[in-house]
Amino acid sequence: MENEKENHFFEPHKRILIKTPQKESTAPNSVLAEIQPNFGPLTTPTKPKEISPGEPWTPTANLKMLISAASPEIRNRDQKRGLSDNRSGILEAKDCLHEHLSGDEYEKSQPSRKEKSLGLLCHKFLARYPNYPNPAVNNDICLDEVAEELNVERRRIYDIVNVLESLHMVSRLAKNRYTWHGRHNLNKTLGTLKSVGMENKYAEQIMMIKKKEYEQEFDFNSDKNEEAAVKPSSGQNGHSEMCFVELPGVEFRAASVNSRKDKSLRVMSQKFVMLFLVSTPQIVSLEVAAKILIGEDHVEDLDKSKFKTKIRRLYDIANVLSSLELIKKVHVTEERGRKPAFKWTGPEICSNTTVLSPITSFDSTELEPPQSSKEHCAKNLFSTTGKPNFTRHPSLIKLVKSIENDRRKISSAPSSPIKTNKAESSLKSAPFPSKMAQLAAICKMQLEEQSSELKKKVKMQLTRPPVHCQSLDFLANAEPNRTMSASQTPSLIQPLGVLPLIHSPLSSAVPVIVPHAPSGTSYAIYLHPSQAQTVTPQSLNSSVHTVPSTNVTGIKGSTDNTNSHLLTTKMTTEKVTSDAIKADVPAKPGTQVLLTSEGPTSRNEDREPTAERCLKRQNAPEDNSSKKKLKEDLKGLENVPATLFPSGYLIPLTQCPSLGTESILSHKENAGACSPNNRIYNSPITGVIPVTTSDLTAVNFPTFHVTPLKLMVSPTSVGTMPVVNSSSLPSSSHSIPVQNPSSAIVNFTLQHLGLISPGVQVSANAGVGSVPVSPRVEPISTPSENTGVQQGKVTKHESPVPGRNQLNGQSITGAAGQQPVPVTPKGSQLVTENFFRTPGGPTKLLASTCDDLDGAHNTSLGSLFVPQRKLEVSTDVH
DNA sequence: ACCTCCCGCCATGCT
DNA sequence: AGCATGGCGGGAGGT
Repeated sequence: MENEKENHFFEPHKRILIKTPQKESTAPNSVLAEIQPNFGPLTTPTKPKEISPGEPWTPTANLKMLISAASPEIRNRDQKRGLSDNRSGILEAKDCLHEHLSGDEYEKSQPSRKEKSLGLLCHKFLARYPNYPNPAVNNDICLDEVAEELNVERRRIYDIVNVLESLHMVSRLAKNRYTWHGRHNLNKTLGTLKSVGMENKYAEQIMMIKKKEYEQEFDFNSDKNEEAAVKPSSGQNGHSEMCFVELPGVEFRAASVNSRKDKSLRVMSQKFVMLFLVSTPQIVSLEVAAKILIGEDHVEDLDKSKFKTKIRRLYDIANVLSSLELIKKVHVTEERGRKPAFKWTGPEICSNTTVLSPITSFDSTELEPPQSSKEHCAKNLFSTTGKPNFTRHPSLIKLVKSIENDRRKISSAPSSPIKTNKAESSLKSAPFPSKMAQLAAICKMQLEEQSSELKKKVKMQLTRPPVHCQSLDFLANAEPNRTMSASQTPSLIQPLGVLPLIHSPLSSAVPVIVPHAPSGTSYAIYLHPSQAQTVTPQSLNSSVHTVPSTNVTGIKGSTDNTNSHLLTTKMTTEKVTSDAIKADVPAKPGTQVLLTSEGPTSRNEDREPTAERCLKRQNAPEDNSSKKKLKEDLKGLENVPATLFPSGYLIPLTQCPSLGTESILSHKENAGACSPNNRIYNSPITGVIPVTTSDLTAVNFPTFHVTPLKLMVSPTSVGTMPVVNSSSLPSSSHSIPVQNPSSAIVNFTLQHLGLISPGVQVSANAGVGSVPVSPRVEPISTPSENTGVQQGKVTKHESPVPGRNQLNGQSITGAAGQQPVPVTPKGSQLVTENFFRTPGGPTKLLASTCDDLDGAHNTSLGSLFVPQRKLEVSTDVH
């Protein structure tokens, strides 16, 4: 079902694997070329909302179809009604629609609410623009025009645009104008979001929440402490909420316009996406998402109304994301009952994963390169002005001015006719194919590499004790209990050691540059001043000053990442003492390595054994509490120099490759130099490689990282600023050692081929039910990935995420492949579970999902964590 | 009765 | 003041 859709998206031209041409293609692709023109007429007559029942128009039907495709629910409804389905029809979609639907449509056509749904509206909206617009062409979007054409109030358009903006699929030009970027930046954005999500420890938070729930259900009081700890984190998250993650290429153009708070919807959307990217099963229930987004799990009691409102918003966002085929609605059945949830059906993404080269290339063309980033920074700064603490660099100010001028120009500029754009875009699209092909090839390459790397990493981890700092990924794995793993994170940071650890919340506070090692893309997070202040204060100040460029490896640091990084040697020692504090971060790391792709899986145990784990110690439970502690610790750390940028703005940095090759490798991770990374991590020294600012700017990542990271920061500032290694973040995937690349590939292919079945209903049984504590390791849960794979995301999306896929594949094939790693007892279960199979078909997922979710927790250490629940995920599909 | 979530009031903030 | 944005929650359609 949806799977298909996804594929479509990718366009007509591009996709290779697309299994289902149907829906997606219909909308976007075919539509793209023709549609736009069509649209005009279509939209007008149709009037989405109203579409009078009587209306024979197929378009409506088409839309419905599309929507239904997007949202299972709708689909179901339609199906019931007897709509024809359409996936195939979809392709033809609009054109055909008339034909297909007419009968049903009548019935349906009635302007029922469904027809007015945001999801449908979003489909219509998306149909107007190509997934991969030609950058050269004018891709302006006039909100008024769109609203008119789609016959909806502007308010609705804002809802859509805000979400798209959060994914950098559009960017605001001026008042009523937005620029359409399509999916060129999507992978990059997702990679960034994943990194941020990991930094924020969303995975942990999710686990905590689940655990709590679980406990409540069972009345387990056992880990109350832990719970408490967890909550804090969540609370922190709330803070983090404030921030908005921007990418270098895409930023807010109209800063002034943007000023408004920090658009909760945009931020919510990003966070929501992060949850999917970070969580292993990649299935997120609205309830959990709402809690996390609210930032207070514990608080929920307090505000029911708030919770309800959050849920409403999440539905809004989910509808748009569904239209984008990034998620699909499913139901998770737990002991308590069935809860609405959404499953990620988008491309798998490696945190940081290097954005696909294609993307970058596009970006370069489309986006303004460095300047834009600068501008953004500037804007952000302004917007953030709240914080006096952060001063702007003169350079930034200049940039801002220039930006403003640009804006003015833009605003003044004659509106660009959307339609023309469309036409153009369609035309333009033509060129893409070649690019696409290239990208695809690249992707494959990357995937292979990644997969291999991952495998290696996994092996490494298993075999080797060495810790990787790696990415936050561990979060998923990490249980709250385990804190530990300071070593891991630290490694990268070590040099930086200085950086104070900041919890996610903290990190959020300050705008930080987060370098993803892997992705190579840097992103800036904008925080509210207030938040930033909170974070920055002490540590930052000191840090800022101190940081010599050389010393600092990465800037991200302000955020959790840095923290983790910080863990490095110094940290380790300190942390050890404080342990609890850092535990949060650290704990994960170890797991991460293993997990990366898989996440939580069982490996935990394995991991633990590793040196890292040892280092970590048993802080486990503390994570949550640790946050609080962390703050304190941070204070203590004040001494330590922080890498944070003085300004606090985020500037998109290029990655910090400068670091030794090792570091680079890590970054490249994508490519997969896992082993090296490990070493790097292991050896503080290497990890530390100091880079001069100049170096940083100059540095380009080799190969994969197409986009060289550039530091937007003014030179002066740069000097002070430490560069953070993104490498740390790189995501578990990277970290994971790949066993055999080839095998990984095979797995992939297998997965794609057999495993995936569209429209699958997944029922995850946590297996657990029985077990609260079971130490299982989770099997690799990368179900979501599987789906992605199936979808052929890889090809489509430029970024295939090997790791997960592999995992999936492994799981699928039999756990065997992956065994190496975690292999937990569950394996068998895993196998079944893992199959998420699919995206497309209505298959059911078995326990695996649940396990995964819980599984991480389940791990022996994790016993504390969430007891395994039974999760049944059922797609709406009928 | 509950799940979804549309609709539009009205606050916010720029022009 | 006027307009663009968008937060927010009542309440209705669907099931």
